[in-house]
Amino acid sequence: MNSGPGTLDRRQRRRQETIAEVVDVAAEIMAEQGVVGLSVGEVARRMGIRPPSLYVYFPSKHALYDALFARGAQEVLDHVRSDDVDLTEGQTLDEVLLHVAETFVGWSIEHPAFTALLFWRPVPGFAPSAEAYAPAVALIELTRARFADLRDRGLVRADAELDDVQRDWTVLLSGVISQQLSNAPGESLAEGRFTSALPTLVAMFARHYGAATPMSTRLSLPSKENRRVRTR
Amino acid sequence: MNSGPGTLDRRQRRRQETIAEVVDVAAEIMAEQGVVGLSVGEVARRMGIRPPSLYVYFPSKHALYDALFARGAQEVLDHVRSDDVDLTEGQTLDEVLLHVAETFVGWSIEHPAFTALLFWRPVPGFAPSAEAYAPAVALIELTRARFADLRDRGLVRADAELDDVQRDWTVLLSGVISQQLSNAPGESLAEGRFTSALPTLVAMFARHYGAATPMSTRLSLPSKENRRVRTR
DNA sequence: GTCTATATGACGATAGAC
DNA sequence: GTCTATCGTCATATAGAC
Repeated sequence: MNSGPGTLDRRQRRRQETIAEVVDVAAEIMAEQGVVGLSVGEVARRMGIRPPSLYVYFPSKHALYDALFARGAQEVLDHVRSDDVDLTEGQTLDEVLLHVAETFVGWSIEHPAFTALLFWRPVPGFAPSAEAYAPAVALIELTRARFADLRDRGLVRADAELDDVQRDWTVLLSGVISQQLSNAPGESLAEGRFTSALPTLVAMFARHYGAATPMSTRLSLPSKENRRVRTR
Repeated sequence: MNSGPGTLDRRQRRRQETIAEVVDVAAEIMAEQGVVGLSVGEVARRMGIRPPSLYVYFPSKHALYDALFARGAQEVLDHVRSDDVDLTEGQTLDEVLLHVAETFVGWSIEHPAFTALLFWRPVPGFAPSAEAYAPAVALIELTRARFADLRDRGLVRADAELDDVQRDWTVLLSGVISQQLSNAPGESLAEGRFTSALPTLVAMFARHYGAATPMSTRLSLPSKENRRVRTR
């Protein structure tokens, strides 16, 4: 009785809502206690249920981490995607890249626990499943497509290897994020000791890989006002 | 009876040896299981004693992490110090910095667990004591002194702020290490997907902060042979 | 001083009643 | 689906033998 498709749909929907709530609460705990500080018991406690009940939705703690990985990767992908790279206003490579860098670094600084889970892998024995990793792959491809576009438009030099460009770009960003989060976790994007290095570092990068147009190859050291962090 | 200074010294020495052995075994476990995978019980098991006996030497697991932090910081400091920065042969800034970078990155790649403990802080609630952190401070000061020296010798431009130079330098190195360890942990310094970016990145850095002498300001993109990783 | 023996409470996880 | 009961393991702590 009561096993028609409508009922199944409602049950499935309810189940998905519960799963989403579990991930919400888990993310909250992770943000407070760190990635490894997450505990199944604490999730149950905050949801007002008993720990074994969680195993109906997640077969193990690693499965919960997997869902958190998927959530984080999807969120950072959406965040980066939501930011249109607008080249119509004749911006320099430097300006475009600084904007992109701050979008990504900004999200990471504001979500240190997700960043640690996604990029530092601190949980022994845990590796994300292919499904959970998929948005991360999409982010890599988006970045690559943007650099390809910048090269097509003549802002990145034509003889630059896209693999190298992307590799060096991710090294730069992960360096800033890594230093900022481990040495001065509380600081904002605008005032961070290491995030404030972005303008200089992006300038170095743009000078190296940028096409030799007059605007993008100024040889002066960045002065104080050039180091200002863009707010939008 | 038998409580003279000689006896005390022997006991103290024995105690220090035991403490050193505990740290050895703990470091071994950390290298196998990751920083958070370390357990006091496993240390005791491998030493052939019972867990409570360890508390004679370390009052808590955090204290053991503190000793591990001190050990790692001291080792990386010694490793970097052992490498004389030799400027007598008229090397370019690029060459000097690449050598220094590879020394540091090389140690980090070969000691991923120590690197995680020292630079990523994955243990919830653990922060190193001032004593344990002291060698890390010494390393920072050593790096700064070397850049000061390079500036005095005219290899780094005179108008460069040492704080900025050092900040950008640590961002570069931590970016390479972070990417290499989290995305391709097994690879060597010479063959790593990200460690092989060092020559290019160091060239970018040297071009930015180097004094404008002919040798250090070549404007060509690094070719394949320039990307080779030095073996010594 | 150093050890063994033992206890506590939290954790991840499972079995089975309802 | 949720519960109670339970298991094994963990970090931690204390008591007491030698």
